[in-house]
Amino acid sequence: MLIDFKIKQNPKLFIKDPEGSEMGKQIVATAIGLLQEIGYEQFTFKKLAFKIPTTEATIYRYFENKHKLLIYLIDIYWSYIHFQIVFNLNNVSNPKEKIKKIIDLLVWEDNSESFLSELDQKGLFYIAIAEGSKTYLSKDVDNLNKDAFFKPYKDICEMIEMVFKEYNSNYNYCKSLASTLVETSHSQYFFMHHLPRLSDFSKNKNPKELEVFLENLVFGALNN
Amino acid sequence: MLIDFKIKQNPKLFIKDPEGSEMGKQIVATAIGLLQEIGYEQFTFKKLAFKIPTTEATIYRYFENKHKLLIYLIDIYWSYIHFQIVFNLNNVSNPKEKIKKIIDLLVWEDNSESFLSELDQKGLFYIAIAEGSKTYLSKDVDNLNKDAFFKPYKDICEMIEMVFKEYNSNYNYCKSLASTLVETSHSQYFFMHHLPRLSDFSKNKNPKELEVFLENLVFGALNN
DNA sequence: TCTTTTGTGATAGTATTACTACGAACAAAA
DNA sequence: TTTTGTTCGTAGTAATACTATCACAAAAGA
Repeated sequence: MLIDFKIKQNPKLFIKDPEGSEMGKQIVATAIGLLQEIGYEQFTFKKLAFKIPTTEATIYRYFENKHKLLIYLIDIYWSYIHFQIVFNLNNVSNPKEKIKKIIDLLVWEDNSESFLSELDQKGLFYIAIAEGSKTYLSKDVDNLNKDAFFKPYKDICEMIEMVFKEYNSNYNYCKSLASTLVETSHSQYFFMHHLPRLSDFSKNKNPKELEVFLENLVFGALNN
Repeated sequence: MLIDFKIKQNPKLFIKDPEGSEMGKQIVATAIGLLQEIGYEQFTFKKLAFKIPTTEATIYRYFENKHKLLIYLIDIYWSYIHFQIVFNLNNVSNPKEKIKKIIDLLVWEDNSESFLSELDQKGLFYIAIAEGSKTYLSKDVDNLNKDAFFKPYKDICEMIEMVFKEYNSNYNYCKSLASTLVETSHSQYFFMHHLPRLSDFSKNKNPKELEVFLENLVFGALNN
C-alpha cells in the first residue's frame, strides 16, 4: 500500500508551500537526501540548490533558512509516526499491547507498511535521530514554540501520555515518561551506532533488544 | 570551600593549552558567559574576541573552532560532575542511597559545595543542558570519538553503570539505563522550562519533583 | 651586552555562508 | 493586445570561518 500521504503543515514554517509546486517537492525530497548525507552543520542552501539543480534564491523563496526547513522535515516525521501509531493501534484495546506497539513503531528501522516513499522514510528516520533535537535546542526555542512549530512532537507525546494514563491512572509522571520514551528511543539508537559504550545493544545493533529495554523501562515505571 | 579545581583535558581539544596563560583562561571564562547568553548558533569567535577584548586570531591560536571549544567546556562539566559524585559517594555504602545521591547531583541547580566559581558552575550547567548533545550530534561523531573527546561523558556513565550493577547484578541494561538517566535529567530539565507540555514539573519547576520521577524510573527498571 | 630564539597577540587578508534586491520569462486574465 | 501575477534566476551585500604574515617582548645563549 502506498498512498499519497500529505500532512497539513504549519504555514508559518515556509514562505511558499513546497507542496504547491514541482520545485517545492524537489526541494524537500532533495533536502532529505542531502541532510542525511552531510548532516545539518554542513548543509547549505547553496549545496542543495546545486543538487536539485536550481539556485539558492529559489530555495529562499520557499524556506526562510535551513533551521525552518529542518523543523518542517521533523514535523513531517512526527506527524507520520503519529499517523502510523494511530493506524496500528486501531484494533488494539489492551493498554499493555498498545504500549508495546508504540515502542515497536518508535524504534522502527524497516517498516513494511509505509505511506511515504522508502527513500523519504529512511532519510527522515535518520534525520530525526541525528538532527531532531537541534530543532528545539536553540536560544529561539520560546519564540518557535509560540508559533506552534513543535506541535507534532507534542501531539505524539500527548497521545502516548494518554495510553500510559489508560494503563495506570495513578501514575503521576505520564507526560515526562512519554517524552522520555520518545527521546530515549532515539538517543539509544544513536548511541548504539556511534558511542557504543553508552548502550548495551552496540554489539548486535538489534533494534529488538532496544525495544525490550524500553518496555522494561516503561512498565517498570508504570507498575511501581 | 573553594579550591582550584583543575582537570587535565585531552590535549587534542586545543591548539594551545588555555590553562597555560591569562589570555587562555579569559577565553574560557568569557566563552562560558557568552555561550550562555547567546547560544551556540549565534556564538562566534569574533563576538567572543570583542568581549574579552582581544582579536579573533588570538582565539584561533587556542581553539581550532567553536565546536572544539564547546567539547572542551562540556568535558570540563562532566569531569566536574564526576568528581562531585565520587566526592559525595565517599561515605555511602548502600547502593540505593548511592543512586539517590547520583540523581540529586545530576539535577543540581544550586550546589552548595562547589569547586568551581559560581559563574562558571551555573554557566556550565546551562550550557551542558542546552548545548551538550550538539557535541556528538554531528556527522563527525565517529572521528571525534576516536580522539576520545567524549571520554568524560562515558566515564560518568560507566561509573553510574557500576553502581546499578552493584544494586542489581542481574539487570542486563545497566549501560543504557545509565546513559538514559543522564540524558533524561537534562532533557526533562530543558522541557520543564521551555516545552512545558512535555514534562509534569513545568508548573512548579521544582527540581526535586524531577528527582522523584528519575528515582521512580531507575528503581522501576532495576527492580523489575 | 648583544644577538637569537621562542612565544604571544595583532593586522589584514580570503573563502564560504546567509541572505536580499531586482529583473526576466512566461502564462493567465482582462 | 495589454495587464497582472507567478516563478525563477542574476547579481549582488554582510557576516562568518579561517589563515598567512607581521610585530613585539621576554627568555636564552654567546
